[in-house]
Amino acid sequence: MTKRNQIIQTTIQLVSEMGLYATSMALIIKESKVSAGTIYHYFKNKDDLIRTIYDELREEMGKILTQGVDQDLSFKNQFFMFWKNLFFFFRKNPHKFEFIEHYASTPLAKEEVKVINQSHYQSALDFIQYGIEMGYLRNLPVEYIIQLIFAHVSVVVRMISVNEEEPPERMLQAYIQSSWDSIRNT
Amino acid sequence: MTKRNQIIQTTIQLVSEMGLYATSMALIIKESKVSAGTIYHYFKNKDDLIRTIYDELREEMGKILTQGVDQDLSFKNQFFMFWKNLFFFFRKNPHKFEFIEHYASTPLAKEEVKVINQSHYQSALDFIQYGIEMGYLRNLPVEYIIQLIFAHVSVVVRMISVNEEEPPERMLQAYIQSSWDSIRNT
Amino acid sequence: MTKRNQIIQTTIQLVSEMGLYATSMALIIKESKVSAGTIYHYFKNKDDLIRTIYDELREEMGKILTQGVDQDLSFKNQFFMFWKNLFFFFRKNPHKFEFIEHYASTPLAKEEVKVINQSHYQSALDFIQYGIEMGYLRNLPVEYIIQLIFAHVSVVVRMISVNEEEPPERMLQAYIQSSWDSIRNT
Amino acid sequence: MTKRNQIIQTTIQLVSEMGLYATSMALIIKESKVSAGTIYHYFKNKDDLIRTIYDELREEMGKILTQGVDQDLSFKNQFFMFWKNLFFFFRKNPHKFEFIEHYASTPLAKEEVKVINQSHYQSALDFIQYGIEMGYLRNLPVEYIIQLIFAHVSVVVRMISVNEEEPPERMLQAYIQSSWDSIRNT
DNA sequence: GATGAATGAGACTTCATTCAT
DNA sequence: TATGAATGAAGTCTCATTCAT
Repeated sequence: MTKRNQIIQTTIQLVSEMGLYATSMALIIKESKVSAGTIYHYFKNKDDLIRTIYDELREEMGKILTQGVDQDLSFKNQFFMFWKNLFFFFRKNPHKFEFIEHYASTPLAKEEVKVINQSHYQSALDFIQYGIEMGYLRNLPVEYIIQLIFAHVSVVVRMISVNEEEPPERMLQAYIQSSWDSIRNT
Repeated sequence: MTKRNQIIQTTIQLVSEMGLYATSMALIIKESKVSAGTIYHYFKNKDDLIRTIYDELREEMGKILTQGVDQDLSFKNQFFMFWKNLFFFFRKNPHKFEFIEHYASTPLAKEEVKVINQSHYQSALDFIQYGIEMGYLRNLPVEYIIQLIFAHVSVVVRMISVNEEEPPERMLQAYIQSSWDSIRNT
Repeated sequence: MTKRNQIIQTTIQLVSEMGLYATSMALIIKESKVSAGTIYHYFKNKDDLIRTIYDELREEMGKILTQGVDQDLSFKNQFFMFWKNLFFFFRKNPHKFEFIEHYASTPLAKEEVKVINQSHYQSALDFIQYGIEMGYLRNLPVEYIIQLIFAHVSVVVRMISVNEEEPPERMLQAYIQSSWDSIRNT
Repeated sequence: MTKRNQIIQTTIQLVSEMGLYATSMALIIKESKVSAGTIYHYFKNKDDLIRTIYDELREEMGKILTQGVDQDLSFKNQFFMFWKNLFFFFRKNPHKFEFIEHYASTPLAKEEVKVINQSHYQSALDFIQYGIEMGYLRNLPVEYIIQLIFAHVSVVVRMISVNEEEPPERMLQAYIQSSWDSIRNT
């Protein structure tokens, strides 16, 4: 594992456990077993480190989102696939999930939101846009729908995190259905 | 206005604008025109200050939630009232809304979530429980439904905050309907 | 018990337990159940409070020192009486003993040492001076002898404090003899 | 001279002159010409700094104590050597002497006393124990005898410090004799 | 006499960051 | 690339003290 990777993995874990604020550079240095100088060799400063991690996570999420989503499937089924991809990514990477949650509630996040929406999530945006135009989805702002889906997935992930058990498929279907019902056209 | 209130109002505003981390005690001292000692006279430390404000806001929200909700109304209409109460509380108190959002994403928040749910939000919990039992709502965890409603309101509030304009009644109804559709029995 | 006395007793106890430094005015206020204003009504400031207590303790010690010391006794027996008076005063008032020990090691103490020696301890000084002149004691500085006796008593008191049991009379005699042997003429 | 040493030397001097309490970190920073961060790089906090210095001084004292003490000398002469070693260490290092005096009267000191006695002072303890067993010294607690010797040396050092002049050899002998007489068997 | 809310200087400590090696 | 000693600004909090009631 490269030094750069040690730094990133350690930071994700620390931020997920303690929050952005409590994760000091000193702590990252100690836990990642890397010197201060090395961190500043790879990253301009703390903000840059955090932002870089966030960007890479967004990219990773963006890639995973579309996996196995077959355009031949019905719109609803494609939606279910998207939803599950996101859900299982968070379930398998709880630290990454929490990192993103912590980051999102930071003043740092505000500026970026829009810029990033247009890079890795173009396919998701297009999918929603297409759904609205075709009448599968309600005519509500694309941004609203996107945020809502994220919120639904997050609520489920967060709720389960506490109990630690994986929900039965039946329950999962119910949660996705709940999400689908909030945006599907009627 | 008492000193204690000056401190609280100033802190809410600063946190909502700059975040928990960037709101230093020094800044609170300066902006609230109160001495350091006075803050520590009323609050044990910064954590206590933040937590106390959060608790008081939760209590305030709890009280507002049930205003004008008539038990003679249909279940759905009662739900719409609840939703609007929460929504307009946030719209009228954007600083309080943002304070809560900032706080919620903090390690501090984790411990409390459940304790507090059971104090000021009993009526909300009862309402959801009743809805499930009567078949108005899906048989999903009460906690999930509660979190979902908050999430829906938050997404709408957050989205509008950016534009600053109040949405037309028609749009608002659409958002509430979206929220309702995600939990109502079918 | 007067407020002034409450303050003094509380302060003696706190200082003896936590030291001069750790005994803040806030702590005295809390423990003595007296308001800040009241303390500053009776004492000019913290230094004055501490110094006043110390002075009163010195006076108390000065009075106790000569109790039951009969001039008809042999010089050695008079010495034993003095020694025991001091010893039992400290044993019965461990907080006062510790207060004095804490105070003595303070920059505050330096200035006073000489001034005070000449007030409440004149009889002790005279006694030592007399002993030297009569050849009972070695021809060493009076100040040295005085300090040595205090040191001997303190060492015994401190050592016993740890074990909390009162030493048998036989042991006590041995300690006094040790003290006596260090100054008696040979 | 290393930074760590600059910090230690400066702290010893400041504490000896102003006491533990009045020696603020800010003052140490200023006088040692070292940054705040550097102090906290070498020491965990102020307590740790003070304690570390104290421990190192104890160790230094422990080493000096036995210098030039020849086992072929008579027990009494060995005692005189020990006494002089301690005395001249304090005379040559008045700041260290005063630092130790200040520290010893601190709540911090209480816990350690025993632990430390058993590390650097084993030879001294053995010496006293041996003296008791061989009948050179009175059958009194070893701890008492050790404390007494320290107390005697301290009283002399303290008394002289005020006058600043070195005492004539004749006087020094008299002080050591006084100390010896308080513990030697008769 | 007595209260305790209010003060603000200054205490200790942590922080992100730099730079000589 | 990598290290970690060194920096000093800025953070949180405690302190002795005052004063209107």
